[in-house]
Amino acid sequence: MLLMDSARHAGFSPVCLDLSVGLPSPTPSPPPRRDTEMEADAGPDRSRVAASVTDEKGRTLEAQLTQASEEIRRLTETIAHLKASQTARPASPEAGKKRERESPEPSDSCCDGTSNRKRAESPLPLSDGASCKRIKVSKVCTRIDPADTTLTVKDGYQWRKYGQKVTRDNPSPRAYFRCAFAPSCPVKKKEQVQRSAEDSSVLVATYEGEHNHASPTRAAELPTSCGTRSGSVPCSISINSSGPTITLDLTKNGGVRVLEAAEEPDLKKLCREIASPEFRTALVEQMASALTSDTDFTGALAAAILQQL
DNA sequence: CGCTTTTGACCAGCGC
DNA sequence: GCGCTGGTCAAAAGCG
Repeated sequence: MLLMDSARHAGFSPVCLDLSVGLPSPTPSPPPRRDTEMEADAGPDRSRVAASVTDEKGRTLEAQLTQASEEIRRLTETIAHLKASQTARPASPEAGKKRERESPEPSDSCCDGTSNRKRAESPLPLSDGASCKRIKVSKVCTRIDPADTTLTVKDGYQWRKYGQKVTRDNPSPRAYFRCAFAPSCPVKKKEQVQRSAEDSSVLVATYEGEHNHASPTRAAELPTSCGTRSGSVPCSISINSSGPTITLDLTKNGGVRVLEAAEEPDLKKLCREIASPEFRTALVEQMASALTSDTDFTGALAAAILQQL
């Protein structure tokens, strides 16, 4: 989880909700009973009526959430099947070469922005492959304002754009970034807008490698800048080796709450609010409605999974 | 003036 | 061998 990782690095604890979509156990959602517990203090009669209403509503929401989770799980299984059938096939030497190129063997010298020319001058010895760790590639889908043409996912790190290319399979240009701390930081990021005509609000970012430093801007930037992230929806989907995960960054504008710099001393109060049944109910309601009614979500999820193939 | 972004050019890999 | 494509470089332009 990029958001969480970077936040951890910065020693800041943003309010992020992590939902592991592919896990065997269903997504933990606060039981509707909490609503009744919450209402119980209001009064015996009123609370009973309210409890039955919220209980029913909670059950409906839970059912919707379960249904959405099931759908996601089926999609994940289908993708896994496809992936398994692909890897089961004997790979031709050419295919092997292509794969090697598409997921290059990791090396600080080949992912810190050095050119192809330089790589050709000092090719990696094949025998050295064992000493090279496999590069960590993760993909993140983020919804942005369709009018936003900057093609950047604001993840707290400083990225320097070094190229842009229009690719064949996508009318939208693909932007290439490297960490502003390069070459000391090996991370690269590729970005492309998926299906610009239909889902221009979905940005798919591919990260190669891991930052070897704390986020330079996160700690200082997060409290103030999140208010300026116009149009960004505080929800991102990332797929990595541990499986697909949804991150809900509640610190971003447009989330349930925006954490302002002046409010930092009230962090405990904020945590209490987040832990409260009201907050959980609102969160579940928001998530359930978003999951079930947002066609972009399923589209973005499918796109993200397909990208991983 | 220094840093960032843009964009045309170049290079390597792959398919035909 | 040639053309296509993706990835990167680097000079020029833009910006604060």
